[in-house]
Amino acid sequence: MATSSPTRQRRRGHDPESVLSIAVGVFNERGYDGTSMEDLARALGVTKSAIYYHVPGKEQLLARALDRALDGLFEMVTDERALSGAAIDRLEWVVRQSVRILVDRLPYVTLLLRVRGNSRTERAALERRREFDRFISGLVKEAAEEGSIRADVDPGLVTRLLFGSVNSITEWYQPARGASADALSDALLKMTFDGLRSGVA
Amino acid sequence: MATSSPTRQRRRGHDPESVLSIAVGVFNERGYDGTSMEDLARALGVTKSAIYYHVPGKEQLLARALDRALDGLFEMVTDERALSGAAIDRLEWVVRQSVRILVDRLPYVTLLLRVRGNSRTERAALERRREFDRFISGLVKEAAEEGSIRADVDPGLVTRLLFGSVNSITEWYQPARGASADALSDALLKMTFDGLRSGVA
DNA sequence: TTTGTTACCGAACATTCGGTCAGTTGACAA
DNA sequence: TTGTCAACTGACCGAATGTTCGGTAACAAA
Repeated sequence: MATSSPTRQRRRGHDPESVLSIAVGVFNERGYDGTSMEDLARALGVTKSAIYYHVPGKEQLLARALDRALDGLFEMVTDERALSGAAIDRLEWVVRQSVRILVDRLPYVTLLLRVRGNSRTERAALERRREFDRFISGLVKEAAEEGSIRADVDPGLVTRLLFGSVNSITEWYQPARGASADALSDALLKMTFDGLRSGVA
Repeated sequence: MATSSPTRQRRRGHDPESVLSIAVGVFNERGYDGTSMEDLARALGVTKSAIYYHVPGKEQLLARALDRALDGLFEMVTDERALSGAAIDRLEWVVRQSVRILVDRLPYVTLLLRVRGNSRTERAALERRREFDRFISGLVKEAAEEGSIRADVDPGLVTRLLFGSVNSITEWYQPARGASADALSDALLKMTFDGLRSGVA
């Protein structure tokens, strides 16, 4: 697994991929704007200028990271299981998948959820994200119209609160010690679909 | 170069309070690290140096804003209603109050929830916030132990998901056009305590 | 009129920023 | 042994950063 390659032996050093994944880690620790190229260089164990050998610059690093998150989300909402069937079942599937993508691509989604729109790159990502949000919003509305979810709460509000809970996972989830994506979505769906209150009290 | 000589009609003067509230607004738009003193000056309608007449500097501005959020939260968890009675009722009260504080002090709490720990000021705020989180966590655990909330979900997970939903309010709530704090907590508690699913489907 | 205070401006400060570029290194092929 | 080239260094650039400071317009009290 380490040395049995038919092609040339592995060269030490970085490539665009390793630079990206380490950079995104630092972005999430210190915030994108709070991260200098010097910070990245330190984390990579090279000098600032070496970074420019692998990637065109700081903003491109951000753009690639955000695309990774957004591509995952859009793959999901174009899946058949998000498009046909009872709205409540589609919603449940989308919640489960969202949690899975969030866990699988944790650092990238984390970065996406913190974008504020300070550059063209960020504004473009925000626009794609809003498109995703609109899909979810529509789904909740359909579930309300088909009578699957309670009628005494505004669907728009429910969407935001529900996915607020989903998205909060990026704030505290630790892949190493945390639960699995399935365990997370189980707990989340139990709470939001069936409620926390036990019949006892 | 459009503007001419500066001896125009004098603006209304600022004070530390007006500087703080406007600054926090900009911090939330662009992120603290993404905001320059030049940005603040523009929003205030004065030059950079005028800001230093009212406040000691950028980081003090942040510190004062974070204290405003944290003071509200700690006022709540020292209230009698958070300390005595059935855990499930205390939890419900704390959720309602959290939403209220979040709405009342929206910009300050928003800023608090985005702090990442890049400076001593930020780390101090994070530590106070963790103390608050520990209180909430304990409350959920008590509610689980008294049998008021379902036993098939981990209380730690529930805490995070529940308050993930609460805290998400800062991401989308608009005081002008949005619902009241009561309407928000009603919807939130219906969803998380009783569940979204309607009996129909 | 003089003096003082308040609220600000404009220029400058040292530092840090993202980014460029000529050159060095070292592993490998020939 | 020499040449190639991916990967990198170190010196450097102009612009932007947070902050300081000397000055000053406007007004009020004396």
